[in-house]
Amino acid sequence: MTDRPSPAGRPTSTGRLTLDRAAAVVSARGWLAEQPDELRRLVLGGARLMERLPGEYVYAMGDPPDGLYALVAGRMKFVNYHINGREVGAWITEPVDWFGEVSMFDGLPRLQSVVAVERSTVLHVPAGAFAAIVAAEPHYWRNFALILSNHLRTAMRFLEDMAAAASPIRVARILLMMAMGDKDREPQPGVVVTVNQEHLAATAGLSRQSVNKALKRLETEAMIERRYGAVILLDPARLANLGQL
Amino acid sequence: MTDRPSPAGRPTSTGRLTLDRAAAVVSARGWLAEQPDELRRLVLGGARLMERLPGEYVYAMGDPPDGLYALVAGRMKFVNYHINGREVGAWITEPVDWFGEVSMFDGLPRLQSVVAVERSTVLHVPAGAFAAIVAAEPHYWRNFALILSNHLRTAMRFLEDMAAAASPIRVARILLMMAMGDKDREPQPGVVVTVNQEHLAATAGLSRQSVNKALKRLETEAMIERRYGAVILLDPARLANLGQL
DNA sequence: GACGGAATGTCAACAAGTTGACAATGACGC
DNA sequence: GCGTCATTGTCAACTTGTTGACATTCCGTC
Repeated sequence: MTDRPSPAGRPTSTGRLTLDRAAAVVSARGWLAEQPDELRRLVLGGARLMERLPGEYVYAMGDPPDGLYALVAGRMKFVNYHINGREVGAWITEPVDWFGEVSMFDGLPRLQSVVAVERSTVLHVPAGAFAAIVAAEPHYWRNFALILSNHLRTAMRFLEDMAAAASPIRVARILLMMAMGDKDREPQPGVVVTVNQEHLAATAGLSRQSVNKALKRLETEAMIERRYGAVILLDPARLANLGQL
Repeated sequence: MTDRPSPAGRPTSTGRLTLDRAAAVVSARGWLAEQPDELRRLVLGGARLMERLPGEYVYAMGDPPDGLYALVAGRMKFVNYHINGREVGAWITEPVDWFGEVSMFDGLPRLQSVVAVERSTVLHVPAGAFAAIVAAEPHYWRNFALILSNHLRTAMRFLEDMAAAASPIRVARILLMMAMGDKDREPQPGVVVTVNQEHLAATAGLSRQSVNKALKRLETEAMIERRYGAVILLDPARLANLGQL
């Protein structure tokens, strides 16, 4: 989640993106920005654009693998499961996030669903284009695997936080992880995390009311500020140190 | 965890394994068993054996990447964090499990510690040997990435289960995942999962007492049998359906 | 077959999160 | 500016898990 200064919840883009514009975005940030020029050219050469309105799916759990994706604009939600109608493990990302890579390696069906939260633009590298790239230059498997290892590291950090912390700490960790995205460094004070309390609750495995109470406590200690549909991180350093004994 | 009929807690092997014997084990089961002969030959050619006594580390969080490992005999525990002295996210595996692959892709420090629970034998593919293999045959990056994607899928399934289920369900899911290992199919009735309640508690993010109560409930419903240092899964099918509404 | 340490069983007081309900507030379209 | 819907704030009763303490059982060893 980036440091948009705008009021929370407003869509980032009003018009459509062109493929050129999208290519510029994914070349500037995220995984592809750090890849060799040659690979960037190959990936973008095979890519095409997709639009998704709120609630529309990119793919659903159980679908066969059909390629690799990058979120260019908007926000996406990854949903693992529904337990008695309640979303579990819902994770929200913002641009530029690459996803859908697991199935490209093992060829197995999608293990989660990806659905747009707001109007979003997605770059799609079809399975055929992907296969052509790694067939021609097998060492690019390694570059693609970097997406995998980043996601695994994120998942493990998340696991640590979920397993044993009290509710304000859980909420604080999730806010931080959402603010960091795939970057490693601590976010700037004042970062706006665009997520409502219900989504936070689903991610943290808590009730909405508990999330509310936790946020209130974090606010009284001047670590965050609550907004409608968003949270502002005032003191990321202190948030990060919360559970350190 | 496999279906050893022996009483719980007894070490699998008494004497030392030879490299040949270990090579046979990892060629028969787990990731390497499904790789091409050529890759199997390369991996085993660069490998060496290590012994670890209970409590000894294979590597620790923060260590630089030094290669790829396979658990050949014994049991290992993966530990993510300690929160006020309590182990969190502890995960126990049995042979044949390959691990330590994440750092081989991104070159970053280890993000968890691996420690022996009982006397164990580990196969080590040093970073140099690994690098030589993928330098000579870059398409093998893909084969190694399969270890990654398997671990990511396991982590995500685990995440789902941890986020929102009541204690007996959490315990049931963890028992099932431990029983399945990296296999996909449901375990046979009667499988012995060798894990004590304290480890289960750390894995589930619950207290030992709560795990005890959960196990008692599962036992009264004839889904499991409690043993000293182990749990027997009597009805895996019913265990798996517990939280399905 | 007795001993000692590890693992398990059990309990009561306590802490924390959930549920269901309802009021208050913010955002956005008309 | 008004109305409507989504989101947030708040509460009391309830359920669940934790903590700390202690007794019991099991296993391997001497």
